Amino acid sequence: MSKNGSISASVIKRLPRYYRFLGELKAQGVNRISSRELSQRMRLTASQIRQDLNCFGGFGQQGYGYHVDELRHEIGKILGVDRKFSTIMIGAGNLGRAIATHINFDTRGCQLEAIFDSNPALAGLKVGDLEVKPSEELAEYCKKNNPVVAVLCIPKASTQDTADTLVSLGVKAFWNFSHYDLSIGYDDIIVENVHLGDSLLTLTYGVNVLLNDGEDAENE
Amino acid sequence: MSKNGSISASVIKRLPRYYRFLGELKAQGVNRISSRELSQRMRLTASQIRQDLNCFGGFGQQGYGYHVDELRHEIGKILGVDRKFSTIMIGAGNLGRAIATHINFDTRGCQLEAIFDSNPALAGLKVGDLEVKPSEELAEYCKKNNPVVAVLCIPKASTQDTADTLVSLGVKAFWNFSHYDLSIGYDDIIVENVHLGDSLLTLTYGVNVLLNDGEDAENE
DNA sequence: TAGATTGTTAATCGATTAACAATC
DNA sequence: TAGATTGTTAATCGATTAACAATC
Repeated sequence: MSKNGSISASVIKRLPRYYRFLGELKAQGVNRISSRELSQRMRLTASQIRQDLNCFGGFGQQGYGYHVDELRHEIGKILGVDRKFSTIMIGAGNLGRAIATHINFDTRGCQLEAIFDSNPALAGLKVGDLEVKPSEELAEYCKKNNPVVAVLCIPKASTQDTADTLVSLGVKAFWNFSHYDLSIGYDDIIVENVHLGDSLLTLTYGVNVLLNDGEDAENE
Repeated sequence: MSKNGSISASVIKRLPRYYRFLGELKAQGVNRISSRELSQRMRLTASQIRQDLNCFGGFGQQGYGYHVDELRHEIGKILGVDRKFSTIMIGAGNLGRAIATHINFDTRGCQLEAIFDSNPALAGLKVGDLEVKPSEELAEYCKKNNPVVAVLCIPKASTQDTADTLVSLGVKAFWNFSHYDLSIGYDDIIVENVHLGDSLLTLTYGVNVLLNDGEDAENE
């Protein structure tokens, strides 16, 4: 049914948000919603919603709107929420441990199955249900279990080398938390860079503009 | 000098990345760079770089290019990296503690000065140099110290209420890590939503398309 | 000066919005 | 049937890219 064929990144980045809002509507017991009503809740236009959804198929019904749970289910299928992609994490520092315990991988198509750290002192440490493994076991683990997704919570200096190694071991996708642009260099490898530092800096810019009483107050 | 006047969000979101790359170039001892060379390193077009930079002023020199450190400094000033916006964190759970210790707020114009948590069991816990304070002290603290930025690492259920309270206490900007779209409802308040869950879901989509051997293999 | 590279204007491309006929 | 709301085409808007004169 899906009239796929390479959807624009702008559309794809909105899908998780649709999925989230539809989940909330479902939780609130809403069964039916029109693009207009959804657009008001999400602060975007009804046109955009209909345009976006029709990249994948006609999920609505004229004169009625969309069935909330059905639409949510369809978007979930498109995103792959019920897949079980074998996932590993590299780096069990503060951030890694927090991500591992805080993010619900299961409901997002990923199964976090192992955590590695190069610091031997961390080996054996419990993180959720998992025990941190030493990096020496990484290659063997990958050959045996063929993980598809790797979450990188390591310093930027080692990110490229680690990613190269993992690609050679068959990893296809990276969720990268280091301050380093990993996309560079690969082609049929999926990379999602998080860049928390850049996000904070964007906020700082906004505050700086908002409170621009500071040093340079030359008007015009 | 700055020919400001509301720059498009697309441009602003690229500024931290420019700043990051220029920092790396500086660290590598590169003094001078042309838009063409920078464009190759950053995987974008030289036109875009020149267009972006000229939103703020002419930082280059014809026939020469850009002075790396000077340009970095200018962008830093635009972003506000040397400001010291008083910042507090709400929520000292796994994620909050990791963000507090992992992110360098100082180099991004923010000073993290206090962490609050509603769980009394966490009061007094050391997070970096800070001690977790009980939420009861929040109002008094804000009245005394007037924090400008709040980092929200709390469950989505309490995000809106907490944000409302903080706005009434004078907070102007939120770095929001909960699975909730905070922008909704405010106007002259800056919000940067992180949405790690959405980011992972975007990755899952990519993997799902890449490895689309799964259930529905109807071709066209 | 000649060569290089910017700043900036014009052209293109893509994404968003508006409009409306199709249809439930 | 009449009313509502979709799916989809057309119009608009904004962002990216190309081109080139200005200038170091």
